[in-house]
Formats: sequence, C-alpha cells, structure tokens
Amino acid sequence: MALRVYNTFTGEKELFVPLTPGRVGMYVCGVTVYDYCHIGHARAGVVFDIIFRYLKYAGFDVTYVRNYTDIDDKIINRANQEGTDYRTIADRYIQAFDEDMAKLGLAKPTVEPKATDHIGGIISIIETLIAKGHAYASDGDVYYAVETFPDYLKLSGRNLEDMQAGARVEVGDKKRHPMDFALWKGSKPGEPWWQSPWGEGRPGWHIECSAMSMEFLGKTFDIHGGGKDLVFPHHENEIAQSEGANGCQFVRYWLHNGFVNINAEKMSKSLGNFFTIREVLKKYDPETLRFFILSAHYRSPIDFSDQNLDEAQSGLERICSCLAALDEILNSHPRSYETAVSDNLTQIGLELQEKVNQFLPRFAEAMDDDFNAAQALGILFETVRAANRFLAETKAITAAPLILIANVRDLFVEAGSVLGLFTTPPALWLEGVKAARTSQLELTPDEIELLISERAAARIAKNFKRGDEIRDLLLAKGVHLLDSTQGTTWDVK
RNA sequence: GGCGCGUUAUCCAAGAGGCUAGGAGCCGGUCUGCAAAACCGUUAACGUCGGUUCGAAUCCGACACGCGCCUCCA
Repeated sequence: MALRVYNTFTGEKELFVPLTPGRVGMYVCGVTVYDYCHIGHARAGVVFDIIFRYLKYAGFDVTYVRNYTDIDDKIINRANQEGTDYRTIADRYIQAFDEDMAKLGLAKPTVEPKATDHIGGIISIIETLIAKGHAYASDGDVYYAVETFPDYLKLSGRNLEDMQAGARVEVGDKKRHPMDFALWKGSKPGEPWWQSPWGEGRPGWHIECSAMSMEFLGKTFDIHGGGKDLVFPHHENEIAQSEGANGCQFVRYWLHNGFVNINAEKMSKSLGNFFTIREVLKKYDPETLRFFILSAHYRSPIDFSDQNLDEAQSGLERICSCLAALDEILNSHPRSYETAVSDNLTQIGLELQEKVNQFLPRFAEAMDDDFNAAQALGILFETVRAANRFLAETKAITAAPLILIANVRDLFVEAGSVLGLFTTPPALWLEGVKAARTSQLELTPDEIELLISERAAARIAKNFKRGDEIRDLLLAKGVHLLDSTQGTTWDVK
C-alpha cells in the first residue's frame, strides 16, 4: 500500500515520498477574490479537500496552505465599477468564499494567508531576484527576465520561441522581452499601494504565491496544486520566481485538477457559461454537488448538467437510504458485546462479511492510486448492495447480524470522513432533500396528507377508482405515493 | 502554427496486458387491489486501421473525431 500521484511535471504517476518522512507540505492556489465562486472553484476546492483528508487519513502530518489573492487588477477594476475601495471588494468575496466552501463541507486548511499580509516577503523575494540578475526595475515596475531562467516553461513543456509564434503576447515597452512578466506594478493615482524600493506600487500576480508558500512551507515543499489552467502562466512563473530566488527545487509534486465543462466545453468567465456555487446550491444539495465531483477522477474533465447532477443525487440517495436502514436497526437494538461467530451467518451474510473485510484495503488501494475517488465510490455501492441483500433476508436481528451491520455502518463513517460525505445522519439528509423538493411543489404537505386520507378511506371501501384518481392527481403534481403495510407515505420527484 | 489530453455499452463513469468496477436506464422478479417507490437479479463496451504478444480497452504506430493550454481563469 503506497500512495502514487500523477505529477504534472513528469507527466507520470510517481510514488509519493515526502521531503520529511511522515510530514507533507501542500500549497493550493485559492482564489482571486473579486466575484462569487463558480462550480469550477467548487471542484478545485473539493478535489484538494479530499487530497488533504486522505493524506491525513494515510497518517501524514499535513500542513495545508490555501491562499487568498486579495490584491489584483480585477479586484481594483471591480472596486472602481462599484465606486468603493479594493479592501471592501476583497473582504466581501473572502467571506463569500468561506461561506460557499463551508457549505460544501471543506475542511479548513492549516493556514489561509492573504497576499496583502505578505507584502514584506514579496518585496524581499523581488530584491533577491534583482540582485541575482533575474529581474529588473523599469519605470516603477519590476519585471522577471524570463531569458535568465533556463528552465522556464519546463512545467508546461514548451519553449519561448513557440510561445511567441502564437503572437498574442503583449509587448510592453517597459519589458526587455515580450514574455517577461510583472513582479511589481507601480500604482496609478487612486490605486492601492505599498511602499517599496521601486516606489509606491503593488505586487504582480504570481509573486504572492511564491512568498506565501515559502513563508509557511519553506523553499522546497511536497505538493503544489491548482486547476489545470494555472499550469501556464501562473505555476510556470512561480517556479521561475522561487527557484530563481532560492536556487533550489521549488515543488516536488505538481497536482492539477481538470475543468468543469458545460456541454463538453470549458466553463469560464470569458465564455460566460458559468454557474456560481450559490446558484447551483439553490437547486441541489451541497453533498450532491460534492458527490457529483467525486464521481469522476479529479484530472478528467467533468460535464456539469442537470442530468448528471440528478444521477449523482439518485446515487447518493441510494447509499443514504441504506445507511438510514442500518441506523434504524442499530438504534432499536443495543449493541451487543457478544462475539459474533461467522458460522451464524447465512451465505448472503458471509458475502457481506467478505465485503466488509475487503472494504478498507480496497478503499485505500483506490485512493492510493492518485486519489481515485470514483473507484472508491464503486466500493461503497458494492457494499450497499451486499448490505441491502442482507437486510432483505435477515428477519431476526441476533448478535452476529447486529455486529455485522454495525461494522458496515462504521466503515461508511470512516470512508465518509475521507470523502467528506455522510456528515449529517443519513435519515436527516434524506429528509432535508425531500423538504427541499417539497418546497418546489404547489401543494402543501397538509393538502397532500388530506388527499391521502381521502384515498385511504376510498381504498378501504374498495373504491379503487377514486383511489387511483387521487394518486394520479398527486402524481401529475409531482407527488409519488408510497403504499406500504404501515400506511401511505409520499415523496417528491 | 506549437504543446498536451481524451474517445469504454442507451447515458454517466472506473480500469491500463489474462481477474464481475460502479451508478442511472432497459428488461425480469419480490411487494401491491393494480401501480409506484424500494429492494433483488439480469443485460451490454472498449473510435478506425495496422503492429507487438500465446493473449490487447490496456503496449506501439497511423488516421478520424472531440477537447484544453499558448490572453484573465479552478
């Protein structure tokens, strides 16, 4: 059992060996806080959340740093549009980010630094880069001279000539080379600024991540993550800055998550085809969104659609229904301390026992293989099926079945703690989902109950025609009646 | 133009030389006054053409189609 991760830098899955045995330093690019987060941010958040959780589960002492970039052109533009200052905008969207990520059940990183709290560190790196000849001041700005860093573009596997062949590079007259990028930008009147050796200004994009990662994780650390779109230019530039300044390897393993697509096309602000997390959560439960994200491998593109979200919801309901059934039994039977003997189990019981025995090894095997959560979910479903079969045939709950059921339940708690699922009791979660659907109906629960009573009376009188009429009427309004020996309940579809 | 990725059954989606992935659906069954729901069972696949191999979804090559990055992006 050994963790293997896909490293963008080498393009291969590699055995994960941390710099310091037992400890992991991980830095993930957070957000530039100028607007509400979309589901692409949700995916990146959830993906690195389970990576963080699994590393801890695997026994590592993890220092997880996820930053807020709270000074940037886009923030300033937004502030100008609204006639307010950059701080107001940044603080508003930091809070919104925190709320959204909390709803999605993300564990808090060890540190969540802000760029503006690290201006000193930023200036210090820039000074080092200038001293080493990697950067130059130019009319109030400071630029990184990409030609002085031979390894430039080694992460994205390109070269400077090809990049320029694209001919879309802006040639600033302050730059020596068109691909040079800003480390420090002199401030225009009315813009926020900090004092620096090059005059009043603010950091460029990229340098804040070099500064904050070094501050909390050192010059070399284990994992750096982010969305695929950050490979170039952001991460490429971070490497140039950090390795140029420190003269040593920056990051050992580069991890990048795939995009969220809409109709097989990348969702992005510039295309305008994006959904904010807030919009999506009005329609879908946050755990459903998380489950959907986990249903595909983190590096693959994932297609966001109502159909796919509905399927995720169905799948999650299937698991939660099973867990709720297990809970019901466990709640009504005190846990026995008798030792269960497997002889007491039927064939189906033994099969479930086998699933239970295999569960954690298979789960770890899936997650060890580059955090394959989709495969891990498959194991959960197999266990659900075995458990349902067992519940269907088990009439008398004696010690052996009870212990087996308790074992199954415990495994879902354990796997759930890594995947960030099942944090609310399943029965409650199912109720919540039903309540959310009910609120979309034109009928109130009382009206539904009234019709159900009328139907019950009709059915007792063997007036099935009237009974079926009521059933059809409710169905037309989206209410499914569920008859059982205990009476009639209902659900919303 | 440069670089990279993908194509798995009706749909979503793992797998990466020989071992039932999984989910949704279809169909069959249990249950039911009949249904529905739930549960159980079952079905089916590896883009095309070559090559390597005893054996290829899996490795290699070509082709087709789709997508991404090369400008702010998770």
